[in-house]
Amino acid sequence: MKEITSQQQRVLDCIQIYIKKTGFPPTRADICRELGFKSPNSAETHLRALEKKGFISIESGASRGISVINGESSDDSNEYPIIGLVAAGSPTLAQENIEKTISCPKSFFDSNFDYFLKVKGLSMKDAGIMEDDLIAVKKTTDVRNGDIVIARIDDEVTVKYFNRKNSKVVELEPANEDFENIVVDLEHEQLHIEGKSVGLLRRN
Amino acid sequence: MKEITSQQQRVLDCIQIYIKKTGFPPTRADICRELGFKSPNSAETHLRALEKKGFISIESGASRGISVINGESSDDSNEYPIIGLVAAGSPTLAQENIEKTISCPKSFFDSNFDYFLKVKGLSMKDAGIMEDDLIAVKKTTDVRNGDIVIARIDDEVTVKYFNRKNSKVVELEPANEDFENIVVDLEHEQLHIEGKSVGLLRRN
DNA sequence: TACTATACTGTACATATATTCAGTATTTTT
DNA sequence: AAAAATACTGAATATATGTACAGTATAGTA
Repeated sequence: MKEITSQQQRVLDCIQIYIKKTGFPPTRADICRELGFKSPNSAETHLRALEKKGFISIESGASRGISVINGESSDDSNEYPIIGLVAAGSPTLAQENIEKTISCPKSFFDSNFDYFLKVKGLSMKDAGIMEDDLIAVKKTTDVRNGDIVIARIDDEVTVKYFNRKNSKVVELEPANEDFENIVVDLEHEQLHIEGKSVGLLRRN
Repeated sequence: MKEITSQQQRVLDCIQIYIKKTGFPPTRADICRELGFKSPNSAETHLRALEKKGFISIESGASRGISVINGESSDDSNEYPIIGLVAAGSPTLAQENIEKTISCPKSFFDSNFDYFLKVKGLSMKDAGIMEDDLIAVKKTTDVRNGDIVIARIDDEVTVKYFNRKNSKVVELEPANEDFENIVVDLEHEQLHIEGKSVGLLRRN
């Protein structure tokens, strides 16, 4: 991304403001009107310069075919699915498991995440995770002791603290004294880590 | 906003997807190509129907002059300030109290809200509100028993359950057995309700 | 010093595009 | 039963728009 000149910045600003105001990009003539140019070629040359420097892209031949690169106005947010934590069955992204989706900025939580998991039960209540809370889940198997993980044993999915005792034993620890630790002997049981919690969302 | 037909919904979806993909709205011909129509007038009539029903607006004569009304693609999100819950001092929106801001969709929580309050202490831990959690606060004095409110007594700000005992007494109840209820005698003390919690956000 | 980039005006033109008109057919509303 | 809305095809056209070409001028670069 090369340096931008002050006039080119004015044109770029003009385009972004125009899109914000009208919902679609300006024509060369529109830019001239906004910035006081008297020839459409003034806008054209600035656009070509902006394209060359990577600030915008221009669809050849298309009218108003300008799109701003890295324009935060365009797409900072994303649709994330909400997946119900059913007692049996893994939280897959299959259509039938998606209750609905939430529009949410990509960088909403410190780490990127993949979906929201709707919590059932109170086994993590001392960690501040209550019934119907939405946990932001990052799909990963790279988890450390103390992480809140979404784990699956057979077809049972659960949210617990992760605690690796040794190379053969992992303990899944609830945050509620009414619940017992789940001791997983990796030699005899399959433990699948779906991901870990990177945030939480509660809607009263 | 009248009812939308399934075909009109397809066209509306097509427009929004096109904008998301290219950065500018489609032409009549583009819509035909996407949806398999053979005449530009097919798109035209659908567009006019969508305009009549208030889903889009069309700038007459302008090419690609379609803008989606309430299109969340454009500007559904807002910057919300994070305010620290300092032990003494009310959580005002004064610049010096704003730690930073978060971009967040307007309709993220069920009710509209005004700012995020960063929680100090564990007095509400049994309600799943932990240290450094962000409470979405709606500024209102219309609170009911059982609501989680942000209350100020003198210059002390606190988050508690609201419980009106009678016309003269309000109890502010923590969700932690290590803390005592705060009994406010309205005849002798000033109780100011800053707002109530409509949601919670936690970032690990 | 020639060269390239910037920053314009002004004219011209092919074509991309909106938009109208003429039909056909089905469904819904009055 | 008539009217209006929906859902299209197909053709025609005025104009909105991108884009090339011809200039002028200034500033920095090789």
